[in-house]
Amino acid sequence: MAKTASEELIFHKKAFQEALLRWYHTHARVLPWRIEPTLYKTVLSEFMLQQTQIKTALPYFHRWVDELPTFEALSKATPEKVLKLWEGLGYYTRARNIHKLAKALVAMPQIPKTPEAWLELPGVGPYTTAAITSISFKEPLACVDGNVVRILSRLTANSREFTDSATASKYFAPLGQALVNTDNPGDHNQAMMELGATVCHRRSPECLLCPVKNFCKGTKENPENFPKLTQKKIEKKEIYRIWCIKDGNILLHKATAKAKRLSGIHELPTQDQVGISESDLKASDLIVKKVRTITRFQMVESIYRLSRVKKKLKPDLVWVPLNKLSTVILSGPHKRWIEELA
DNA sequence: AACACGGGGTC
DNA sequence: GACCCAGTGTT
Repeated sequence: MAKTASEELIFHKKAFQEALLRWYHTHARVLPWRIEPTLYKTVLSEFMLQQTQIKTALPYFHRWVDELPTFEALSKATPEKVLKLWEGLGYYTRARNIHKLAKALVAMPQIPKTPEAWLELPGVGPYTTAAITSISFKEPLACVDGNVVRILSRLTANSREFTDSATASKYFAPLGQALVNTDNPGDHNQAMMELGATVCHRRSPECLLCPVKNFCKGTKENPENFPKLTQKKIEKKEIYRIWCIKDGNILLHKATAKAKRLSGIHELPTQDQVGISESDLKASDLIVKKVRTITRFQMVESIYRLSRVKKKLKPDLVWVPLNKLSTVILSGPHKRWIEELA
């Protein structure tokens, strides 16, 4: 009976783990959460690195640890303080979740150490549970993120199609788990992800530098064929926004606490938030057209200059002094646009 | 399983 | 423009 690619790999597990770990111990990047790691730094880095690349998260991580160095400090911080430190990183639910998590931990008699307990905490899913418990508590649980899916699909030359990354992670979880080095699961997990980030790139992987190329079926064909993810179609949206400055104040929209997204975040108001007709708007100055893509939406945002607006505005519209913009929380793109246009 | 999330980077 | 990134939560 011929072995499957997964069985073959698992058969050579020990040699695979040793080659991977040897490589990691000489090639791991020096990152702030790897220097004198603590549970707090590990948790914070994992939250920041959800859907965000290391290079982007790095300055935020330093600022955050300076301002809120412990779970205790974080648990006592105001929501505004927390959101301000996250300003520009996007996916603001993560900031609200780690804030809730800190409050929950501080209220507990002791820090939970089991995967089951961590999975219950806000913003902690299967990946983050595995990352935190393996790194901080030596729990032998495999992290299966985008990097690991890419590595496992290439190692086994698996060309199964997936509709989304969550489905792919679920599919590869058993193989990932079978390969975990139970002596050092934290470094094993980090090594897998480090390999994906620095060698086994999505495009042009550097197989010649790979410590586990001898275990890899994918390198013998075209590794870029794996994994196979079906594309989603991009939906286009057109948004009209208002640029209105009066007596040194700029008109902004603040999403209410109940808002599904961007709760507490300020942005340039849209045409309908200000209550102006589309024809009136198009009769005014078009300042600039901005395009950005987020998840499956491409947004084209046209910003129009308005010299005046109605006296009576809805309460979520606020006038903010241009020299006091640092006191409110802006989404990253809007912050940059305002700096650019003001 | 599909989608929302409303940011950023790379080729 | 397509696709990815140390994903989670909701439906």
